[in-house]
Parts: sequence; structure tokens; C-alpha cells
Amino acid sequence: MTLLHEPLRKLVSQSLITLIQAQLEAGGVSKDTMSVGDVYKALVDPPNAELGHLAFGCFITAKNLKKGPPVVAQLLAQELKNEVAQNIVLKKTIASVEAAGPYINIKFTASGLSDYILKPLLSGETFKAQLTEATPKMMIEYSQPNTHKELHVGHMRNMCLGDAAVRLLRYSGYNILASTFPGDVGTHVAKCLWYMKFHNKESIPMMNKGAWLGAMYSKGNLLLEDQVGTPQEDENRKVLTDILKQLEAKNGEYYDLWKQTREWSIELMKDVYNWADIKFDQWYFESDVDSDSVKTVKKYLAEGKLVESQGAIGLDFSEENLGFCLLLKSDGTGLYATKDIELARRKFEDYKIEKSIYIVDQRQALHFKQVFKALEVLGFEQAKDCYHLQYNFVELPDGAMSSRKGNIVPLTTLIETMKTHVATEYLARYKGEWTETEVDTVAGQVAKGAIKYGMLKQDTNKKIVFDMNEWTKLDGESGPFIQYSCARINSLLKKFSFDAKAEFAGEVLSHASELKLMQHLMNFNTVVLGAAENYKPASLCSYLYDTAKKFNTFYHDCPIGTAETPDLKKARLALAYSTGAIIKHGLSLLGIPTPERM
RNA sequence: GCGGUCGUAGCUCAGCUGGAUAGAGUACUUGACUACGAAUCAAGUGGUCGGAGGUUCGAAUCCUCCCGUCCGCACCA
Repeated sequence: MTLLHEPLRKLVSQSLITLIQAQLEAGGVSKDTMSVGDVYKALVDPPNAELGHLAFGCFITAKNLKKGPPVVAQLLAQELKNEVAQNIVLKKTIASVEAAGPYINIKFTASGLSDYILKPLLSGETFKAQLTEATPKMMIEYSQPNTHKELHVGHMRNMCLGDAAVRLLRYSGYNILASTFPGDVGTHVAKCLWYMKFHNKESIPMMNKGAWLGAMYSKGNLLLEDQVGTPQEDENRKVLTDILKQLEAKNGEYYDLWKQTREWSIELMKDVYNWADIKFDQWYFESDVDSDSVKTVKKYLAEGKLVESQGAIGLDFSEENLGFCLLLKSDGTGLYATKDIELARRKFEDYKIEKSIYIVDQRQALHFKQVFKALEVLGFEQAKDCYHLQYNFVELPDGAMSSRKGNIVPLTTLIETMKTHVATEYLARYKGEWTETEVDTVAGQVAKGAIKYGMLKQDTNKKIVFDMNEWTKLDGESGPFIQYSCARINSLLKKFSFDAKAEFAGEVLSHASELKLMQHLMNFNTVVLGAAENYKPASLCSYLYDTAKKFNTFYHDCPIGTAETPDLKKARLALAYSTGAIIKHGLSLLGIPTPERM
């Protein structure tokens, strides 16, 4: 449940609800028809700062009072004005109240904005505010990479989304467990091992074994496709079956090779997660649930809960337009859905979670509909608490990426290219001035900002066309733009030895750019909470970009070093510091670091 | 064929749980560094919100149909 966490909105809604409830009673309506929460929710941003800093839309109130919204706005605005005139606290905080059509526009005083917004930012209180209560314990599963294949830029979108969702929800007060589900069994493994064993002539490298293994898979797959229709085809199939049997039996030469090569891939995953500052509370491997999932499904079969069709076993959902959910192949082995059914139960049982989120690309929409439906039909009550958070995939300018075909941009290539680009195009100017270590660290941080922001800024339902040339352009709406603004703030604060604990007079802030920036900072927690609960990190991205832009305007319009008075200088520094705090916290919720300088 | 996604400025996208004059970036045109950091700022050009109906005091937003796009639809994961 969402709380009234934003102090200025809370103040306004508490004042308004008293007036509204009096009107309701006067009109013969129960005052409980509307709560302070209803008023809080009806507070919106005016279209521009000239109108006000906060607006109350009178639509619902008007409906309850059975009057026209503009009439209600007039009435309530007048009453609120009277209230402000009489109340010392309100008088100090609210500068004006004006009805405009169905809206009541409220402007705050500089000291109001400063007391309620800047001060909690300076003390850090804003970031400790309790935003929600009684939230469900949730598990978020994201990043389901296959071993024996190479991680590519497509995987990055999933990782960024999942990690941001975890961070945003935790900040918002949710108890979140992060899990990953790597695919370490299946035909792709067999194909990879087959190629290694029979066709590979290279020696195994000392470094980056995971990437090399991914190449083995690609080559194997291409060769197998080439040999379709040739005398080798039958032989290949036989060998692949042999390999899979050994893996299942957990015994034999291929099993040993699997154990060894699997580690190489896991090492690559860990390197990438480490680069991205991602930590999982739980790693579920497909090999862990594989055999149990088949047992579970066979138990359901024995209980008569499943049906046979064309020699295979599953559930028929054609009436729900979900097709046939296949759970046991005609050879008695399981499938992806089989494992997901087992895993879904484990998650709820292992961790007593109340909600289970799956971040998987939208091509799996039918799969998850089937799995959740199957869980429901099989009597698993928590099926209703499972949610597939889908996103559109990343493709290349010339079409879909496929590690099967080998036309991928490996993640390591993206990371290295971006880092080198940042170092040579931007950081080279600090050569001699900065240590090599600092250049390297900052290049990494900026590269991370560019990549993560790029993956997150686009809403989940739109596909991303990945073009390295476009991605290395770092101006405009980009992570580095925001990081750069923050670095400038750092440099300002350092130059003028700003002390966040020192007193300052917020009422001297009167420039339009100052007020607009303060008004914007007010919305941080509201935006974060919305981004978290709607699983939309993109909305925080655009908020932070706006923050940086509004800061840049302020920075341009309002000189600090040469401010007219020492008080104004101090207050402007406090505003700069507050903005920096918002940017740092905001970016950290997206998993993006802020370099001290860049 | 069935189901789903998307369609907003030349291009890439916000806005979509209905509300004030549809916004950014980019590209293009111009202006601002002897200055608190130009990875910046300021100004301008650019829109039948895919089309047609409907619901509503009010629709880019909700509903229906149509067009276009991409994706999925049993023994891969």
C-alpha cells in the first residue's frame, strides 16, 4: 500500500480534505466518501510552472458534491485561500491559490519549497522515507542465459531491467529476492560438446573460455545444419542422442566434459554480472530441476490430471485459446514448461514468497500463459500470483540476433568498445592530469552509464535496434549526459567547499529556474515508486534526464560564485547539492554509478 | 487462420490507470566559451497522434472494426 510520503503533497491534501469533507456534509453526503488519500492522488503537476507548482483536479470531488468541476474549484480555492491567510504554517509555505477551470493551482513560497524539499534532501531524510506498507514478499527471476552459448547484447536488456526492478522495489519498501535460471542442459549443450569433440582443431584457450565455448556452439550448429540431408545426418543425430543420454545419466565422458565446460560459461556469467553490479540471492539451474520436474509431472499423470495426445502427455488448453501445453515428450522426457512448473512450486515453497515475477522476453508470452494455466489446473493456488513481465527484444539493424546463426554482438564486445570509446574520445584530455587507474575506472563507469541507460530508457514494449555507431553517440538523452551534470555539481561543491550541514536561507531562491528545479525535485519518490510498481524503469530514466536538464538551465541562468549575496550563494549551493543527491540516488536505482569527475 | 505487440515531428522515442496549449532527443538553421566544466546552454523549422466509427462534459489515452508491422501458435529452450 502506498503512503502519503511526499511532504508538500501531504500538507496540501490534509488542508483540502478538511474543506472537502465539510462541503460533503453540508451537501448531505457522508464525509467518508472521500479520504485524504483520494485528494493526495488527485494532486498533479500543472502543465507549466507559471500556473503553479502543484494542481488539484476537482473532477472526483465535483462528482461527489454533484456540482461542476469549475464551480467546485472556485469554491475550494477561495476556502483554501482563507485557510492559508489564517494558518501560520500554510502562510509561510503557500504563496498563492488560484482556480483555473476545473483545477486549483497552488504555488509554494521559496521557503516552503526549501523547507519541505531541500532540507530533507540535504539531511538524506528523503531517501529514507517510508513509501509503502504491507507489501508482498516477491521473487524476481531474470537473466536466463544458456551455458555453452555466448552472452550478447540482447541479454543485457534483460539484466538491466531485472536489476533495476529489484533495486527500485527494494527502495520502495518491498522484500525482494533476485533469482536467475541458467539453462545448462539441453540440445544446445550436446551440439557444443559434439563440435568440441569431433571437429574442433583449436586448443582450449587459457582465458575467456566461456566466450570460446560459445563459438564452439555456433560452429557446431552451423555444421549440423550444413550436414542436414547428407549421409552424416543420421550419424550426427545418433551421437547427439548419446551425449544427451550420458548427461541425463550423469555418467560418462560427456558428462565429465559437461561439468568442466559448464563452469567456463558460469564464470563468464559471473564476470558479466560482476561488471553490471548484479547479485542474485538464488541461482536455479535447469539441471537442478530437470529430473524432479519429470517425476512431478509423472505423478500428476498417475493422478489422472493430464491427457495423452499424439503419443505425448500434457494439458489441452485449446478452449482457452492457449493450445496444447506439452509436458512429457513421447520419449518420456520433459520440456521447458515441465521445468517451469517444478520451479514455480519450489520458489513459493523455498522462500515463502507471495508473488513471483518472471522477466522474460515477449516471445515467451504463450509459454508462461500455459505454465500459469497449468499450475492453476493442477491445483497450485499461487498460480494467480505468478506474473510474466515481458519486454520486446533487441535486434540488429539487419534483423534478429541469433547465437544459433552466430550473428550476435557479444556483451564483452559492447562493454570493451564503449569503454575504449569513452577513454579515447572524452577522457584523453585528462592524460597526465589523472592517474591511469582513474581514467580506466571512470571510463568503465561512463560506459556502464551509457549501456544501462540505453537499455532502460526505452519502454519495455518497444524493441531496441542495436547499432554500435548510434550507441557510442553520448550526447542528448544518455546516461553520460546525466553523469556529466552530476560531475559538474561535484566540482561546484568542491570549489566552494559546500557543507551540507550548514544553515542556509531558502527564501532567497526566487529565479524561475530555481523554483522549477525545486518543484521538480519534489517528485523524486513519487516517480521512483511509480517506476517500481509499474515495473517501468524508463519513467525514472526520463525523470533523471529532466532533472539534469533543469539543473543545466539553472546552472546557466544563476551564477553561484558571483551570486549577489552570500546567502544566495549558499542557497544555490544547497540546491545544487540536493540535485546531485537526487541524481546519484536515482542513477543508483538504475544500477548506474556516478563518477566524482569525468 | 487464431492470439499478442507496436503504429505520435524526417528519424528514435515520451505522454496511455480519460482531463489544462501533444513533449523530448536527433537531424537541419542560428546564437553563446578570456566565464562556476561547451560531454553544455539558448532560439527556430518540423504533428490529419495509422484510418473510420463509438462511449464521455472531455479521447493520443477506453471500446469496436479496418490497415500496416513484428512476434508466438506440440515433442527446441
